Amino acid sequence: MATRNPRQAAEKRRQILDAAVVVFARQGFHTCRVSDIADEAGVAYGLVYHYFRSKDEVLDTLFLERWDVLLAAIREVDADASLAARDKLRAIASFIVESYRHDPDLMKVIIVEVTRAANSFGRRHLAKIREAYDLIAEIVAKAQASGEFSGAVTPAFAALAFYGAIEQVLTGWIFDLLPGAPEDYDQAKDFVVETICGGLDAA
Amino acid sequence: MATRNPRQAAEKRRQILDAAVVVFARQGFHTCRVSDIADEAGVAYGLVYHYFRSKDEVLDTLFLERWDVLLAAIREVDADASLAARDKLRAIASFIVESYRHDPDLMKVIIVEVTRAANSFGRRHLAKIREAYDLIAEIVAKAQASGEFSGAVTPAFAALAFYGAIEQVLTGWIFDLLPGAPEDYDQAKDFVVETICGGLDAA
Amino acid sequence: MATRNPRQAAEKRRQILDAAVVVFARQGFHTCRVSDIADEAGVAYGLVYHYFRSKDEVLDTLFLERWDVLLAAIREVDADASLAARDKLRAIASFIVESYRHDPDLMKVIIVEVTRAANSFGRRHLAKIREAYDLIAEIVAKAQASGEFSGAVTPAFAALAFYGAIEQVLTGWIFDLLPGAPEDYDQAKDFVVETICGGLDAA
Amino acid sequence: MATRNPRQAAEKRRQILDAAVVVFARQGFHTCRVSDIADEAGVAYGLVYHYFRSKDEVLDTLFLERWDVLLAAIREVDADASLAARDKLRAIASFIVESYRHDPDLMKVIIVEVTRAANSFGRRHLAKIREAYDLIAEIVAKAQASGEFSGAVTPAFAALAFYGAIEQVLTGWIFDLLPGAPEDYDQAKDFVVETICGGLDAA
DNA sequence: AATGAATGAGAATTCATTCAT
DNA sequence: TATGAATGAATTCTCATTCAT
Repeated sequence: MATRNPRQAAEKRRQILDAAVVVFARQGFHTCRVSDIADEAGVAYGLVYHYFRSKDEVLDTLFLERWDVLLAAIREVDADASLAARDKLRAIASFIVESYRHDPDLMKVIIVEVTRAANSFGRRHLAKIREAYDLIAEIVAKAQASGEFSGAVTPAFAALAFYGAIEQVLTGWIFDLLPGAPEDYDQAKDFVVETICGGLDAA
Repeated sequence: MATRNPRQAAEKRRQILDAAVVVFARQGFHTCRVSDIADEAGVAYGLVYHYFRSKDEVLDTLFLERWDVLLAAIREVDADASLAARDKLRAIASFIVESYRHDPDLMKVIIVEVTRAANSFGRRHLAKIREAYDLIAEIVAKAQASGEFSGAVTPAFAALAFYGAIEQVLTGWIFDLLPGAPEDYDQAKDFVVETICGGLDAA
Repeated sequence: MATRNPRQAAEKRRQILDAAVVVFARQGFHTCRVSDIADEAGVAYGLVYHYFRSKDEVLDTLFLERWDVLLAAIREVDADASLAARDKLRAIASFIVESYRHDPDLMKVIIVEVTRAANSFGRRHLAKIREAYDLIAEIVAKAQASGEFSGAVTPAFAALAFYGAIEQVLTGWIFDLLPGAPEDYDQAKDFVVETICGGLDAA
Repeated sequence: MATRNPRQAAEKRRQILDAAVVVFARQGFHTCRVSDIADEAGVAYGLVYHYFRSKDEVLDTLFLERWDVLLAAIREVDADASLAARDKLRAIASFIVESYRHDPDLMKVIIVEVTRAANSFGRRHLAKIREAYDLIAEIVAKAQASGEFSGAVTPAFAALAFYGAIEQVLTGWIFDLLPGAPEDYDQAKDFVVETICGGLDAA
């Protein structure tokens, strides 16, 4: 009967992706069934397989969509020659925190089900995740070369520490280990940079 | 022959736990079958269920055994009044890194299958994991009170950043994102403390 | 080919129920596997779980379907004001015996696996089974009030004795303790009523 | 250490049987584990296998012990030439009811787990159970020959109806379908005979 | 594009029984 | 006699995926 134009089809696909975010965030990837996603999206579950090859591919899609945005953001920050390294790191931290503030479910899914899921999706997307570390390491490396950062630690190490600190803070919010009021989000951006760049030591 | 006195019975239990470490590290918790553990341990299938209520309980046991050792170590470090906060954090970093050096499979299992597995075992053991964060936060809080650390970030935040940085580094080793040669282990201890306490900024 | 419209889908469900009757009657509920039912029905294993939540639910469904028919029949008999109590009991005995004659496997399953299975399904369906006793007791009570039956025994007791006698006779047929030729079925209806209403005593 | 004389050994065996009655009555045969019996008896569960070949044999033993007593009682009643058939049936009903009054758990186990368990133990002990029916049928047959009972129903049928009525009443007590106060026990004896011999019809 | 009936592989768990001590 | 560690067979149920309509 009702034939759909390409645009409407794309909307259905998006509906499914959006529903998946809700369901994955609420129940976890492994605990939910494909039919839970379909129910949330208000479609028959066969339709999920019309748009995606598998349940995995739904999560892969969510991750890649968002991670590519993150990588682009990092690249853009890095390309801005006017910024000091410290400001670049702050901009990255800010982007990640704002991503969480804007769509906590999506970030929860990406962190919990992918980047921290070392044995499943985390492993599959290792190369992609590593791209982010490498971009950050590059920022550190250049700052060490210019003398802005000390050379006490390797760039790769610094990048892991920086990203690990942010991810842990987001995990803290996700699991209520850390207060997550609106003002805490802004504070967190400063805290990450303060800790990683300035250090805990008294001046 | 299979002997069956109490002392040797306890050894069988240990055998199963040790085999589980090997199997979980190699195949992952969800990917392995209980029979894989039994085979690796060289015991019958059912014996796993004689000593443990479920496959989950095997991992729970491994985690709790080791995590309690970690908590004890942190408490002991904290109790040493002769140490500066920075040295306390270094001692903790050192303990974790040495744990990994001594038994990488066990630490891999604990990190990959528990502390980073936010949706399954990580959630179940959240309170236990949090104990570690709280102990570290306490060290930071006291150092801020004494003026050793600046008060720029909250202790809870600092604890998460510190732990997150270490865990990320270990994850880097586990997945070959970071060189894991013997000398890198010792260097890592310094790097973590240098980054978190000293900061990346040039002096 | 396997067709999949709603009407034929309902047929598959029926196929599974019918196959379950055959398999439960032949092997017993606990001794058969779900795959035996699927094989007998000529459907895939999982389809049983598409239509029923569990193996138990298959038997529950068979029992409830049939028992509700029995209850309706008893109610209908009781509602017929033209019948004497003795004729009502005869009609009930007749209905049960005809049920057995018409589908001995189904009645075998219901009696052996449910109404006599006091510790499992019998217990679960106690309330439903009791409804039948209560309806019969009601018939007896009214007959006692009208003077058709003596008041020597309580209605509840009489109902149990009546039902117990019939069930025991069916059990006798099921296990070849009693001759079960076609003519025996009709005779049994008279015998039950004769025994319970007329008594064994010589007139 | 402590060696046991034959008498003490027999006591352990009895302890296990008594414990089995308690456990089977409480949990049901299939739902309990051998270790539950051992726990109740206060012995290691290996000891159950010292005295009995299997879990089944424990129940078989309980049933056969008690059923042989019942058969002996029926035979003794039948042998008493001074009793009318009606009194013989009353004596049998009385014996069964008193058995229940004296040890309700044991009778519950025998009825629920054996005589009504048509697909398992009931089938295995069919011949033994049938002996009781046959003895009762013999009493009826002789009473019909002597003119005490009418010949309207076959002895085999009458025996099933009589036994079925009693068993159903006991089942009613076991599952609280029928009031089971002390006075009800004595009344039940009369009721069974009144129903089966006298009939429900008003005189 | 959309539906949902049909498929079937896969794994944890239970527990009666054995047997070394 | 007595113990309880050790064995391993056996079966339910889940759910991602396919595909006829």
